[in-house]
Amino acid sequence: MASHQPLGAYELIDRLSVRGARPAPITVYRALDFLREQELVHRIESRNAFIACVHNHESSDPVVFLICEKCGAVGEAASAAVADTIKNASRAVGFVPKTPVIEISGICAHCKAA
Amino acid sequence: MASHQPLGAYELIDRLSVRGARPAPITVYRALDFLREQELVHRIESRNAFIACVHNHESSDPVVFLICEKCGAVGEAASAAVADTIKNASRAVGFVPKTPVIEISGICAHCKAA
DNA sequence: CTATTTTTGTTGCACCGCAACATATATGTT
DNA sequence: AACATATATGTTGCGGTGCAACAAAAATAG
Repeated sequence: MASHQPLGAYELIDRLSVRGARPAPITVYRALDFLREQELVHRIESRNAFIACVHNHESSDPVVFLICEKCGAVGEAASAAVADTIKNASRAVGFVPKTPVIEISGICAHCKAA
Repeated sequence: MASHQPLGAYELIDRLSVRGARPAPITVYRALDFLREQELVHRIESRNAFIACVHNHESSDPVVFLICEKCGAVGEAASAAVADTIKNASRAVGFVPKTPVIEISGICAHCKAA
């Protein structure tokens, strides 16, 4: 795929279909579950869509998704600083954080230039 | 409502129905759109659900949602520090941030005690 | 009082996500 | 080899999500 556009589950089904034979939704969801466990795919919660991960996810730093409102592309930015401030803010109210979802809408560098 | 549990759109329809008369989904969605513009209601993206905002949203600091995996309650924590680090991280890659979505799953203080 | 805009309601549908069950394939045991 | 058990894959079906497109009603204007 190699696109930076997140794909909805049913768009995926379209792309995976061969000569009119479409995989059942559940098949695609099971594949996505697997790939997400391996952190090869992320889910963009605010879009109900999925995107291949380009990162070496060596560090388990949470990933910040940068979603362009214009072209729809999704970039990733890992940031320990973001992770730290979030941990602090949540612990300050007695909350034990596990999996953060950080998705920022805005304009990507490419679209800003144009 | 005054609950700290986010409600799905169709749960809302259930609660708003009187003597079997249910508002149409679009009616509820339009109401929610309005309330979200006023920032009286937030959408929890990772849950496809909505929650009344308790805050005085005087500052337009982005809100961090703390979602308890156990009891489902959603707390809010405003943090300028989080906002700053996120702005920095995104600007570092030439991205102009607009509306951040920050949702953290974890265990709330109340459930941790139990 | 009619014309135009704005709001509200009706119908319908595409997408999302998975439960529950059925079938097949692999693995293990005697 | 023959059977039992476990794991993976496919089939059917359904309820929640979200909105487009159109219709009707209400407000505002001329």
